[in-house]
Amino acid sequence: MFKKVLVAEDLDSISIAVVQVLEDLQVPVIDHVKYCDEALLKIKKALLEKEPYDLLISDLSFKSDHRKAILSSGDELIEAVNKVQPTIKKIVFSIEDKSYRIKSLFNDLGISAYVSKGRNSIAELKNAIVSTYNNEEKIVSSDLSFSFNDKALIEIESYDISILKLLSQGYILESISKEFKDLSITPNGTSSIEKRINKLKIYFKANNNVHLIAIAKDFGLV
Amino acid sequence: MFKKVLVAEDLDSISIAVVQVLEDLQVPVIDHVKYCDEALLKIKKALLEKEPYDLLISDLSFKSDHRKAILSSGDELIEAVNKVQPTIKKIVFSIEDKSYRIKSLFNDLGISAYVSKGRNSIAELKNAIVSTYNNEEKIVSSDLSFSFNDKALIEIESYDISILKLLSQGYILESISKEFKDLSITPNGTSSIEKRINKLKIYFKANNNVHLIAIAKDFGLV
DNA sequence: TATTACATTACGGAATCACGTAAGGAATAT
DNA sequence: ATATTCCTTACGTGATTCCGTAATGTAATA
Repeated sequence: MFKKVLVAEDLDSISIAVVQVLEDLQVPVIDHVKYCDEALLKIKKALLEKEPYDLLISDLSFKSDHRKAILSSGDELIEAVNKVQPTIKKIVFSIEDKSYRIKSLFNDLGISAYVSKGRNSIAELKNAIVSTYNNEEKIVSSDLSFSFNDKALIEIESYDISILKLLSQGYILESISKEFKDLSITPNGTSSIEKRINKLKIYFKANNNVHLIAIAKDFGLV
Repeated sequence: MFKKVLVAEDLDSISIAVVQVLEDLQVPVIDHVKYCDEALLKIKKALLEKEPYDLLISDLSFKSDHRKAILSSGDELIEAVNKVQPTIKKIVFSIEDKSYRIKSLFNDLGISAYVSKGRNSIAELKNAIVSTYNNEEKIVSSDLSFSFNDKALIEIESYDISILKLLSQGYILESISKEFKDLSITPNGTSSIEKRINKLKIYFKANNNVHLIAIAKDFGLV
């Protein structure tokens, strides 16, 4: 079994149960942090001391509070961790159930397992840890049924997300165009952006921009 | 201390910790359910058997799954419970931190305490249970700092919510006006609705309708 | 009844969105 | 080199929003 595991989870009510699972599995060293930044620090420190972690179990969303945070989400944490210790195994344990988000965790961040917090998630988490230890890949808890071959959501790329984000912040077409030019994101003509928004509206069956943003919010895209 | 407590919480990872708290407090009878409907049934049954619950600790949001649910949220559960056993003490334990929502729990549903799931919520929950037992009222966990006298959010009424809902469904002004006429919601002139939307935009500092809906989604108003 | 105050509705012009068509460029094929 | 195709950008028209002002309706008051 894993020898040294780090748990990044802000809710104390949940971390208690996660730590319990690891104890059941007889993991000798279990550390637990409530902030992403703290997690990265611990991983770096362990590396320096030549006693690196085997496994990171992380939540996705962390509450913000008075502390100023550099890393504010599990995604960011994992991205940062991949830069210092790419070989570490990563399991995400979160309430998120949007396939778009979860797919990108596997494809872009290289996690081994995704367990969605639910009515039977402790058992699922246990299984995921064991399977990960046995070098299995792309483990998704059973209550989430989506196909990795489902092209639909993959086709929405970061470009679209950028547009949706700016729209949701009250930008009008022209401002988005200007912003994209500043950030040298291309294409950045108002027409191109307009056309892209149009595709999104067709794809999501939205009547207008307002409707589109409401849907995007529901899908957790912004 | 309370003699018989019911916990309504769908996430097993959390309910474990909640039950542990109650055990610490030496509560002799602790029951736990994962569905709202089940909770109501148990409360009714206990009433019939003349061994009613003293306290209900409930989450607000419950994941939906294959089971068809009559009650789908903590709000609905508490509303239903109030009809059969209004005297039962009620504590809400949820991730929700929007003052608009929380206020209505105290004012409309008569809960005694609200504990927001966070980094130190287990201790907060413990305190809330003890305080509730001592008949204290309107207990809000310390990380949530909002005033009960803050009029601002109270002024957003169901009329505004209706407008926001329809907007988020892609309705244009004219369609909203027509819909309101059909439902005999008044005022229903396009101008009045327009003016109201305007007020909302000023209130929420939104640049346009798209922005407004994004904000409303964030606030959990729709 | 007449007056006032307030809420609702109507109207009009400017800005923005919505959507189709066309012009300009870059890459590839012939 | 020329043609073809695809992508990006530009433009034009109608719909909708945006925002101010005016007209209408309604309820309370004199």
